[in-house]
Amino acid sequence: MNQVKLSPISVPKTSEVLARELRRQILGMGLPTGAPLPTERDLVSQTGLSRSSVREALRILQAENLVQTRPGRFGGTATNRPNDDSLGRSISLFVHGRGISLASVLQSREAIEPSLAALAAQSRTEDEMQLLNDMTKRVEDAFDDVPLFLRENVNWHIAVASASHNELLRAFLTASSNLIYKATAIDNFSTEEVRKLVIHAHRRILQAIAAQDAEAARRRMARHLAAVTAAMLAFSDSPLEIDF
Amino acid sequence: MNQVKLSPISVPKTSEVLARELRRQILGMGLPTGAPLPTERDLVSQTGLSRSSVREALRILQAENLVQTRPGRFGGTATNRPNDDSLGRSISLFVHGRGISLASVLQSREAIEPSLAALAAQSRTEDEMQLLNDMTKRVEDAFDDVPLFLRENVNWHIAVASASHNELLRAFLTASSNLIYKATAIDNFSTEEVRKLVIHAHRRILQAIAAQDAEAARRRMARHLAAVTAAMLAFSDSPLEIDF
DNA sequence: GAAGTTTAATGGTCTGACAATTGAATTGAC
DNA sequence: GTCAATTCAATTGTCAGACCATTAAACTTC
Repeated sequence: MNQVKLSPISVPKTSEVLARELRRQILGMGLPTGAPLPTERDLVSQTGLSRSSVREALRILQAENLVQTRPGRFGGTATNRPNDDSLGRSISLFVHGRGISLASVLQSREAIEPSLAALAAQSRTEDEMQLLNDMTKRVEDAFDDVPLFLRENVNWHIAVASASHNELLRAFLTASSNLIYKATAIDNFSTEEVRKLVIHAHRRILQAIAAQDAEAARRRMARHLAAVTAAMLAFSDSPLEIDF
Repeated sequence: MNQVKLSPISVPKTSEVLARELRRQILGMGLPTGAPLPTERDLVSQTGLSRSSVREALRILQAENLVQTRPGRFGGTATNRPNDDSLGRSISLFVHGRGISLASVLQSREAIEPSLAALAAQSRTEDEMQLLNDMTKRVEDAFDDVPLFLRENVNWHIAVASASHNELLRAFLTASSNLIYKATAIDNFSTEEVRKLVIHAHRRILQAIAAQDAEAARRRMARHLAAVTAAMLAFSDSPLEIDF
């Protein structure tokens, strides 16, 4: 008699099976944001599972930012599109969980943001150019308020990234910038001289983007970041702070 | 009488409060990977919460890849460091959830990988150089087996990224490469001519990394990616496929 | 018609039980 | 003694059912 042969059988948890199935349906049939899912009790009766399992499945999807849940009548669970924050959260966990240094995050920003500036020069619209001018002015107006200056500076960089029309790179840069901001807002290295240089660099970069000169924008952004990075690292290289 | 004034009070869910507290402790006191957490029932007695709440909190941390759980005696929950896969998963969800095009992912890769090649040229060790040579050979050996060729090609790019000694950029590039691989492995655009060019480009890039010539490595990687990207886009621009 | 109240549906939490899983501890055959 | 099979205990996984908290529509009252 031949033996019955079996390959190892994995026994996935029911909640994960349900989560996967829901995820498949949500991502597969591109449901519009806010499309309602069945209520927990409906899912229970449809799947034959217990409410705990259903709830744990929903919790997984919630952690993935694929759904959002509101209590109360006419509440319930609705689909949701992952946004910059969801990715930013994950990147933040990766950085803190692995003890990645500020220097590495600064290096990452130096690696990608010049390209973003180049793409922005290529793809920017007139509206975005207007926004960039506004943002630049906001940074300059905050010259004497250092904390505000630093916040507006982050917004400026994000605005440049947005003008690139590349959502993935923008999300990555936003996350990096926020991490850097949180690490440097505490011990503010930003002397008056540094701020003057920042403003000058911003103007020059903006000129290149306005002129749609991609290579100039790339080059100037690279120089700007190199200078800022050097100033930051000279001031402090610490493991990144945590704020959970 | 003065009225009692109150600002809006948010009522966070208990499971999220517990998840946040556990996360804070896990990340805060840099626990080594595999450090055991209390058992579910211990957490119940320590916190005074119900087991459902405790379990949902653990489920959240599990979705964030901060803990891992095994059933059975001497099982339990243990800490875990986020890895390339955790970030890759999140990036994949972001890309699929937002319907980001293959073109955008290719553009992202073009934005970061030249910098990775430059960093690799700066920071590579001798061991990594040896590994890169091996990887290059593996790609060449797979010339006649297109599916294998494509897989080995991905590994080659990841190896270059690893030599950069920047974990964050490496994780991001790994995720991008995997997405591109999955999108292009189906309709294999990779003609014999394309494969020849790929091999030639790899060799040239490797020479630059071996010579620790960062700018040459950057330039050659940029040219390589531009060529490959053009070939891929000429062949098919589709929304990315899903595999959940 | 506007303000306040009721109400019903929904997610949030709790309790307690049992099933499934796992690896150590025990037992038994030789 | 040694190795294989069995037992056992601790842990997570799942289930069932109840009640609480929240919310916005529906209703009532003025």
